[in-house]
Amino acid sequence: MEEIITSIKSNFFKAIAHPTRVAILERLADQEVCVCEIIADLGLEQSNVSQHLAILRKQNIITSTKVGLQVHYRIKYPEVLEILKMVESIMTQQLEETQAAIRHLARK
Amino acid sequence: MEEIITSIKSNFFKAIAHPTRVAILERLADQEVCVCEIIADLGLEQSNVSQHLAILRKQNIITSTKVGLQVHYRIKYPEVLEILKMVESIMTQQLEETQAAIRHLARK
DNA sequence: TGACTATATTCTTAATTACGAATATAGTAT
DNA sequence: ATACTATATTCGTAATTAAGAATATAGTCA
Repeated sequence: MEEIITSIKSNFFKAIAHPTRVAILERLADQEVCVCEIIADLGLEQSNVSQHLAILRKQNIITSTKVGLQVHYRIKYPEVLEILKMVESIMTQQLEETQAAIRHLARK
Repeated sequence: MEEIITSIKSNFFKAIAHPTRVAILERLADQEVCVCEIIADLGLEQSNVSQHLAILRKQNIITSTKVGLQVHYRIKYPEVLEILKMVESIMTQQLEETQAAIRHLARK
């Protein structure tokens, strides 16, 4: 039972554990965005972007609405963005540690 | 440049995107824990646990201290736990949506 | 209707990741 | 030293994931 839950949680992380998907989520951060814009901004193949969007959609992290010919995507849960912010915070701390270690070495 | 950063971020998610590693992090949530306990509690192969710990260590998410023959691990950044809590919150919301959808269907 | 546009899906191949088995290492105790 | 214990590492194989190319679909406009 517990294993099922950790497995569901890890599926969420798997869904966002790809540079392109992180970039897509950050692009969607503040507003609903057209697929065409994502393709243009990230400079990627259409089919590739579509596949990554499908993975995020399947995990129910984003939803889409049709607007004429276009499809607009948006993030469903604000927590997703908070998670991204926290990762940035961790990265900053890790960077500071590394810098401190370098300074420490340089002093010798 | 931006790509490097998203790629670093996604590496963090990759590191925790595995049921066993989520379970390990949850086990480490409140205190420092011996590897032997992790193995016993999760009921996994020693080498498997060790490999998963190595991945989390490499990403600088956990640190270890030797205590006699044992090695104790702990989480380096409290944000990691907050991220796990947020994922739970997202999962709860997703579950509620699913239940609402089922109720909606049943009503017809 | 037929042509067109935006997006999605399928297929194939290459790359990455996972896991058990075997082995190595480092510390402790005798 | 030798034996033992806890953990780490390496290796080979199986499974999963990624990406481009080709194709399909669905909606729009003439």
